[in-house]
Amino acid sequence: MHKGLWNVLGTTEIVSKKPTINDVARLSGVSKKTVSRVINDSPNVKSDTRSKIQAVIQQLDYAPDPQARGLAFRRSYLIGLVYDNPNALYISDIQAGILHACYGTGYELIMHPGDFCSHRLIDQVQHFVHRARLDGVILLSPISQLDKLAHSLRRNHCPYIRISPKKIDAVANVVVSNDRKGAFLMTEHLIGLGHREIGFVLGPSSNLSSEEKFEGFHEAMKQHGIPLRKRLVIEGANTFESGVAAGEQALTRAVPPSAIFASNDVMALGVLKTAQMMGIAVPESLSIAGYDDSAHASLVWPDLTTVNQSVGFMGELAAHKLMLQLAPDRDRAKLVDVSVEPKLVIRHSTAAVMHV
Amino acid sequence: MHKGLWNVLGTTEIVSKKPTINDVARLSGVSKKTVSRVINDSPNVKSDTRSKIQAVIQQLDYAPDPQARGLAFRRSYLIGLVYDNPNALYISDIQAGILHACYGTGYELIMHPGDFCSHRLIDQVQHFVHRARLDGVILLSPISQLDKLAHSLRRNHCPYIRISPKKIDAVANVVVSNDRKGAFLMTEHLIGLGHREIGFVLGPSSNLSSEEKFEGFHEAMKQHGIPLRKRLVIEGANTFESGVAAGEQALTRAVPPSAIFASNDVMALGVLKTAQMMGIAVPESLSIAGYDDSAHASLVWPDLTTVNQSVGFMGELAAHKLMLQLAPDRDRAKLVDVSVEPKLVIRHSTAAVMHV
DNA sequence: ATCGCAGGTGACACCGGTGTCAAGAAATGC
DNA sequence: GCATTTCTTGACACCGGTGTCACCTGCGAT
Repeated sequence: MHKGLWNVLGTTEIVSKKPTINDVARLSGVSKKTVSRVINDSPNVKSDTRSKIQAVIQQLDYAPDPQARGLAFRRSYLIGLVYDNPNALYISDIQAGILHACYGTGYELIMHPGDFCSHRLIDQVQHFVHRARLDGVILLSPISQLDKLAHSLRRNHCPYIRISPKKIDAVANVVVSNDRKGAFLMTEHLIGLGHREIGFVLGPSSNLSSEEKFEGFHEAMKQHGIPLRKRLVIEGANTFESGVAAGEQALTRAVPPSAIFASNDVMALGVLKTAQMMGIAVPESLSIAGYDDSAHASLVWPDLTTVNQSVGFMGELAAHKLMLQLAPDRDRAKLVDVSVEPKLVIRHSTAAVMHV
Repeated sequence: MHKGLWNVLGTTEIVSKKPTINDVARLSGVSKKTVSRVINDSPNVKSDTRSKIQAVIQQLDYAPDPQARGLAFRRSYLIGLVYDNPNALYISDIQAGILHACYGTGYELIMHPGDFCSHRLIDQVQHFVHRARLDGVILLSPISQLDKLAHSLRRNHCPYIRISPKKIDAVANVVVSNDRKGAFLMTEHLIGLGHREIGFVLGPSSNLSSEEKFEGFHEAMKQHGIPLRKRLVIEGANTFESGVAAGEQALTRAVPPSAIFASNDVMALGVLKTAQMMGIAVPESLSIAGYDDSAHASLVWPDLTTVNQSVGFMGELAAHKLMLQLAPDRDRAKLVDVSVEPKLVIRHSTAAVMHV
């Protein structure tokens, strides 16, 4: 490993200060402005001057100070991720995708949890953006649903990308997951297996994603001419416990459903628990489907049939879109809404309905 | 909401630039240095001067630029979290704890995944620290085990905290989870239930945490005079699949164990799957215990008996320790190693051994 | 030979804050 | 009342980069 000025001699260490642009300039016999030109790949630098400076940079292991750079450029190379906590795995997937996109670009990611329900959220986010001098932010569902927040950010010239279950923004700042289609596909899968009495577990009522999934479910049922029974649509809260309760509610009916589709995996696992405790065989007597393809889904037996929405990929897309906006030579033409296609993941918690 | 210079008049918006220290100075009729004094709570400012300036700051909604501040102070108010991906939930818990500690302090958190196995990891981390001008980093297990990395950071005067399953650093830069004790407690729990033939599923061999847990298991067995059978100690890889395989290996023996203790929850879930597929009743015929108390553990039936190690709290502690080191008036006396006590979480996957 | 014009370079101010130090104002000691 | 100390304040350089603009080359065209 090249150490540059960091001399490590056995146990004795002689550590010099980090080199600055002035050091580079002095050693290569040019002004610091010319060094700056080389750093920024400006044209109009004679090629042997350039290579001489590059050699010195190599030798010194020099890297420009992002703070100073940011101050001069008025950029921080920092992007923020604003989220409320619907699901730790969802966030960590998104995060991984964003980090993947950032890798090698010089951008760093700063995390910022927020409270979707707080009326001070907008102020808090604005304050956060200002305090950290963020170049832009990525908003996660459900916070991404808040049009007021988006307007406020735009007003303050803070670029943002919304990751959302539905197309919601006129200015192409959204990465859409198309939850409606995912739920539609899953419902068709269940119908294809012969199920007619299908229970649906909703998320909390303020949740756009849950709404979209219900719409997709509804649409599929309608298209196949299956009446929607109100008693089989059950309120949930996106938690395991609410899934357990929903399962109890559905499975203790006189005519229990032959399949239950929960609008997220965790609730589906709750339903599964209820079924197991009641001695109902899954998938033989009851098919269960979830949504998200979260890590939980494949850690149980029977493993969960669910919908994969490439959450990580959405994070990556969002970061790319954001960095595109931040690039000085941005190409507005590239700024289109991006939609990620949901994919059915069929495992062992769903099966053909038993012949009665 | 107070808008300061941001005048929002119906749909017409007059947006001025963000105020700088010079604006504040001009409006309050003092030099910017005096404003700086007020911002930094320096003594020796006449109290009416101070209040006058504070009024202007309020009025302008002024906040100092962290970039410029950082440049002058040589601080970034950024701390990094370096991790390899043993478990998304573990990381997100730690992260939440750190963010909780950072809240209101002005510090922000930057995420940095790294590859534990890469021989270039040290360089990469150093480069990351330098590029982002981090004030300090928190290292997660298993990366925290790398003494070379710690030495390298110390050499470069980068403060760090290691979150580790074992006390490993002489200079009080560690938050310890005491995995040995946790495993010891769990083993005693199983022994107390009458189990004698207890299987143990190891993590990957390079994993210090797994080693510690095995030591704790071994110690408890020895103290209770129960011989350790090599055939019941099974290699795993901290993955669900390796848990499934370990379960198969253990449960197809002539004399299968009456309990299996896996060194993490995910592997325990793998064992549970195997048991369920083989028709072995849990916990009636087989007790299963995990470690971590990750979110997965309570999403299955029977829910997993496991060890809670307050991961979030450890993150919080680590952040506090780090910020203490970064504080200019730091009190070295406070810098002691912190240890978090593991707690048994007894759920429904373990039960007294059946009378044969 | 002279002009023009482009490429290549550096002096200087600036980004928005801070440290240093010296000078004026106020408070204290005799 | 005067010397001395303490408090308050601002001018100035600096942190480590960048933009602007003027200057100096060398070259082809006139």
